[in-house]
Amino acid sequence: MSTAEETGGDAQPWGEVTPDAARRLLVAAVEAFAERGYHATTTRDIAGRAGMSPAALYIHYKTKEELLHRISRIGHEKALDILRTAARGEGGAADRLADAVSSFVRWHAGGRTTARVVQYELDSLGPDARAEILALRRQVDAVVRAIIEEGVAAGEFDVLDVHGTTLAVLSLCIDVARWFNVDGPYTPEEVGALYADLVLRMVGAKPEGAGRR
Amino acid sequence: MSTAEETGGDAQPWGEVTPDAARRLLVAAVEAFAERGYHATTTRDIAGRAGMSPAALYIHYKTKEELLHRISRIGHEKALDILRTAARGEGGAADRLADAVSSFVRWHAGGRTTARVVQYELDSLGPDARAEILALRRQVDAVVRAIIEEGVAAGEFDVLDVHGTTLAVLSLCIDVARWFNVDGPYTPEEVGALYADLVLRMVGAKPEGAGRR
DNA sequence: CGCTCCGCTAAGCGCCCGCTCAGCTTCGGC
DNA sequence: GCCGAAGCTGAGCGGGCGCTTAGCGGAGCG
Repeated sequence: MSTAEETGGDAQPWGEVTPDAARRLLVAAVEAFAERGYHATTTRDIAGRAGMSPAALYIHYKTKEELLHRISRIGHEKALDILRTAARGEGGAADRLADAVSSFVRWHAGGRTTARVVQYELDSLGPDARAEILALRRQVDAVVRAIIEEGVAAGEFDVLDVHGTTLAVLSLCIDVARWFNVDGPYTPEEVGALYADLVLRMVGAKPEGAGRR
Repeated sequence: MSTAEETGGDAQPWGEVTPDAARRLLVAAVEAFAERGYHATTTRDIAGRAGMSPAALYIHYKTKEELLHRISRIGHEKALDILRTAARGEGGAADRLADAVSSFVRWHAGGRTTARVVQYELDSLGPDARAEILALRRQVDAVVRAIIEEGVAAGEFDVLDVHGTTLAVLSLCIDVARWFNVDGPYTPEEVGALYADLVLRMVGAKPEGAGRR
C-alpha cells in the first residue's frame, strides 16, 4: 500500500494524457472545476492556469465539455481499478471489503480535487458522455455488490438488503469527496480506516476477522 | 408520522414565503437549481417557470444569489427542525437516533428537489451567506453528535470515534439527495428504514432496542 | 372621478461567455 | 537553407448573461 498523494499506483496522476500541453490544460481544468464547479469555470480561467492563451485550449480539446468528459472517464477508470484490485485480493469477504472501502476512501480524500469533479460534475455532461460514464458507475456498483454477496453466501455477513446496502456503502465513500479537508483533522488514511470499520459493522461482519490489523 | 410528499409537518412546503409572487419565484428557482445547478440556471428561466417576465424577479429579490440564500436558509432550518424533533423524542438513544436518521432521510429523499439545492449548491453562495449557513450546519452536527454521545454514555452504543461517526452518519443521509430516484426502486420510507438500521449497526447499538419496530 | 401607489413588463445596457481565425514562431526533414 | 506542419497567440465574433429603467394598467381611496 503506497502512501503517494494520489492513491492508485501511478507515479504521476495524469500520466496517460499525452501531449504535455494537453495534460497541463487538463490538470488546470480539474483544479478549476473542483474549486468553482464546471459551469462557473471559464475557458479563459483554465487556459490561464495552464499558462496559455484561451485559444490554445481548442487545439487539444474540441470543447470545454470534452475536457470534463476526459477527466470523468479517466477518474472513473481509476476508481474502478482501485476497487477491482481490492476485490481480487486474498482473504475473506470482510478483508476484501475493508480493503476496497479503505483504498476507495483514500482515493476520494487524498485526491479530493479530482474526486470532486469526477463524482459531482457528472450531469454537466451531455447525454452521450453521461451514458458512457454511467456504464462505468454500474461496474463500480457490481464490484462492491459482488463482495457483499460473497460475504453473505459464506456466512461472514448479515445483510437484509444487499442492493440497498451496496448503495449505502458506495454513497458513504463517494460523499467523502464533498466534505473532506473542509476543516478536517483527519488524514486520508484515518478516514479510510474509520470507514472500513463502519462498513464492516454495516454488513454485520463477525468482529474477529481473519487475522488482519 | 405523516406521508406528505414533503416530510416535515407543513401543509405546504414554502408557506413562510409571503407575497404569492415571491413564493412562486422561489419554487421555480428551487426546481431550476435542482435540475441544472445554480450557475447553469438563468434568471430568465426562473422567471419563465413562474410565469413572469425576467424583470419581475428583481422586485422581490435583490439578486439571483439572494434566492439561493433564502432557499438554503429555509431548507437548513427545516432540516434542523426535523432532527431536533427526533432528538427530543422519548426512548433511548437508539430509538432517537433511528428516528432522526429515518426522518432526515425521508426529507432528503421525498423532497429531493429541495434537498439537492440545499446540500449541494452551498458554495455558490458568497462568503457572508455561506458563513451563516455553515453555522446552521454546525448545529445539525451537534444534534446528531449529542444523541450518539448519550448512547455511548448510557452504554447503548459502542463507538470508537464519536466525531468521525457523526460525520459519517450525516454524510450518509445527505448523500441520499444525490442518488435518490435516479433509477430507484425505493420509496423514501423504505430508504429511511434501511438507513436507520444501517446507522444503528454503525454505532454498535444492541440489537434488542427498547421495544420499537 | 381623479390621484397615487404598486406590481409588473418591454426594451435594452454593459459585460463576458464559448469559441474561431489569420498569422506568427519554431523545428524536423531533405 | 528552404518548406511545410504543428503549436500557439491576439483580436474578435455572435450571443446570452445578470440586472436596470421608463412606463403601463389597475386597485384603493378621497
